[in-house]
Amino acid sequence: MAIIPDTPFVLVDGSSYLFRAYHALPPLTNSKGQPTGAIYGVINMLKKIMGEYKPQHMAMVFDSKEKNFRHALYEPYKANRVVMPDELQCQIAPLHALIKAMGIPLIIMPGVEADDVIGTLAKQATTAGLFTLISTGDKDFTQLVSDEHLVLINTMSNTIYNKEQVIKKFEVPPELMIDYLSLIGDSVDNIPGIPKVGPKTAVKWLHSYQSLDNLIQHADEITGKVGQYLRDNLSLLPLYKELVTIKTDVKLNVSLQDDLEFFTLKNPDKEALKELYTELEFKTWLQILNKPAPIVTTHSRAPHYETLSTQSQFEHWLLILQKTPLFAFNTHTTDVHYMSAEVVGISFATTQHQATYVSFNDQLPRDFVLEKLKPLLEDPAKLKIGHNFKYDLEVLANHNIHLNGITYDTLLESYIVNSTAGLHTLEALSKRLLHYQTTPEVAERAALALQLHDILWPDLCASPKQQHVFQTIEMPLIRVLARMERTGVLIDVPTLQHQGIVLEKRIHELETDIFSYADQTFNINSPQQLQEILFTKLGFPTVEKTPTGQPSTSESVLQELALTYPLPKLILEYRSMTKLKSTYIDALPIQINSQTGRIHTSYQQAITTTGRLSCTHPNLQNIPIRSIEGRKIRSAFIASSGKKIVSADYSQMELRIMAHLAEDSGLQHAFAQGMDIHTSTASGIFGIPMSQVTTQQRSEAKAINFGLMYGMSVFGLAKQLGIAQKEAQKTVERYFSCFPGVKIFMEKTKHEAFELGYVETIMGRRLYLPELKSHNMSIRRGAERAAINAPMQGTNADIIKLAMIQIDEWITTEQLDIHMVMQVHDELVFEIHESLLDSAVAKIQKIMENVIQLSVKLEVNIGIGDNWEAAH
DNA sequence: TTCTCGCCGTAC
DNA sequence: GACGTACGGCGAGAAT
Repeated sequence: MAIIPDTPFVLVDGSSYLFRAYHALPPLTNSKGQPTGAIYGVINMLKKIMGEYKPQHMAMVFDSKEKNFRHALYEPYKANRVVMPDELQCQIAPLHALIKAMGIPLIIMPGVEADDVIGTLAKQATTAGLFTLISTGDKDFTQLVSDEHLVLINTMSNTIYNKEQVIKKFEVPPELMIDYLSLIGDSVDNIPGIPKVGPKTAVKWLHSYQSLDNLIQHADEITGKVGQYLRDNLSLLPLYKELVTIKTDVKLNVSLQDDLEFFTLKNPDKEALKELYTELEFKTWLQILNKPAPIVTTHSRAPHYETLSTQSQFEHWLLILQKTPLFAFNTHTTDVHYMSAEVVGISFATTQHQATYVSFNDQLPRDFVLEKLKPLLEDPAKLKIGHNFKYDLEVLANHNIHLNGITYDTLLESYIVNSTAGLHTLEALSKRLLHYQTTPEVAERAALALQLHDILWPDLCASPKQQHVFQTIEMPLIRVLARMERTGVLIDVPTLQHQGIVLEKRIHELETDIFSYADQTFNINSPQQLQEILFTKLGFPTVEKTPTGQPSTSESVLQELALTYPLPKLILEYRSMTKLKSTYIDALPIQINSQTGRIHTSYQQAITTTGRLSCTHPNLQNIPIRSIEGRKIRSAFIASSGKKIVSADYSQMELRIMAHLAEDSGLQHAFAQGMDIHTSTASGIFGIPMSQVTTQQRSEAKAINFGLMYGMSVFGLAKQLGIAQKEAQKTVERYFSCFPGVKIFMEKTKHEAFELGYVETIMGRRLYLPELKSHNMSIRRGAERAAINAPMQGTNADIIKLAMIQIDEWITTEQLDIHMVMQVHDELVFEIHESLLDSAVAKIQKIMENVIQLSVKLEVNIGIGDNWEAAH
């Protein structure tokens, strides 16, 4: 997060605001029919930015209607602009009046473009040592960014662009933005740039040749058609460059040095404002204006924040921290991703309303500060409150600090208290529980974590079982996940590339065939176009409709159509091939960390309603396995030299949990005998010996077993198995007569869930389901299905989490060359040194199978191989 | 150009 | 209407 000093000089790009307000808001008029929406929007945005950054000096700059030097240089400049619609045009004059009445300096400079006015003022501010914030939606301004002096705030996303963000977004630093824009052009301003050169090519060239000038020198080295385009347009590049360069030296009739008074925010002219608000009918603002000025008191949460900048201040603060048994803290970094993040400051809070931010600077260099804080941060007796400690743990590890004493993570407190209440981010929780909208103030984050803890902890302790889940599962799991993420998993890129080439060829063949059946080309990936071809042009019957009423082209539909026609089969194959290519083969290599050669994913510990983990950037929990082609992707997940991949997965864990919870002796017996559970189920349902169960019967039984866990209806089962509803009904009845405990369990679960409003796992993790009381039948049924499923899915999650904690404890205390690298709900994947394989496998299996004692035993299958595919 | 939503398809 | 929990790619249309 960029650090913006108090009261920056704020420059507002008026045209950008106007445009945004006009388009983003529904058309609004007053009772006289005068359009007012854009005015309202612009003033709203102004109030917001002024409230947030509290500038003392600012200016709002608008374009004048006249042409400027760029039109003279290049005739087509902005020639593509449509004339401003009347509804917008007529709002400009009142808007300007309103801005003046608010006491905001307004600049409209004839013959000079607003961009250049802003550029010039920014330059003057920089020279005067004023930190400048430009509020705009125009990416051209990125060329002015410098961390010491100037950042942008995007009007659309409200995000800050410092140097880091510019590089992240455009892959070139601010200094190269002019060169970059010259190459790619700007369709908004009608500057063409080099034909066929877009962001990708421009970045590639600028990385190879460092600058536009140098690129021009070496233009003859660029091969291909695009190289020819470059050479053909060389003579135009200086012109494009001049057009995209924001001037910083235009002549203005006010200057920051000589007329600072002009740029100072004035007190609003209340009478004028009153008149304008009345005329425009902005009633809420009028009311606020008419209210007597509120007496300024210290708000109950009005915090005291301080930023330390000298060594003596810091030494003093250290003494306070050393005496405090419990404090909240939060690291502030350069990057959202833990692998590349560097700490730039740390905020602390010891009481709800006080926070201290230690910002690294020349007087307080990072290494010095961290060295001093290290003993405190590593002390397990110093208890800490934080929000998303996994991240702090990881970034501090980047600086060789091994965080200890993490005791209260408000992310997880909120998740355990109620997983369905909404997001558990610091921002969302502050809003929900503290009724506080977070600001970019970095110190506040520690104070907020402390305040949230004070609210959440009593809630959590109200239920001892939930407190237990928090303390013995979620909190200890944090460091296990952190270690697993930082370890990462090794990927063999050539394997993926090879598969990519094979798939590419097949995809092309399929394309040709599909187009010949359709007798035209079209985008097969577009459900809309495909639907048109299949159901309109070729007249196939509609099998199912999507929720929006369109004929569906889903897999099951195409399967059915494939029984009658040849084309759907090709589309199915095309779909599965392109899915593999785009989602896995192309996407995975991009996620590889260039330093480690491994993928470092992020496990989300507070997302799912049931207690499972989820996994993003990339999602390693949905790597294909069911199809032969898909499974090959797993062979690219490899071990480093001298090591093997070991996969340990629980066999039928959820069904075992169901057998336990339902106390069904039939199911329990089947598991106790070590039978194939689906075959055994089929034998029961169909009243035949296990040896006579056919493949079809086994798969029917399997469908019922899984369907029951998901709360599936008879209708759903019939559809799944392609049998009549009556027949499905009979099958279900036979199932329940064989396994009566299951039926009782289902009914009991639904009943209890309705009474209590929640369901629980064996360990006591709760899932609240308010929808159980919905009057909308389909919502209520949905909640009932969730109620049936959650105890099983959630207990499964609890069990594997406990196993992970125990395994991690064993590995770390014995300091073994064993790394947990992935978790996929009921499977753990390890990278293990070959010399340790036998003992490690035995130990892992033992821990996993004995982590809990149920009425049925848990069974773990273990596979070893050079890669993940081979380890199955 | 960027964002959001619908559709679809992977996993357990 | 009809099978639980996730994430993400692509296309299309809206907003910019």
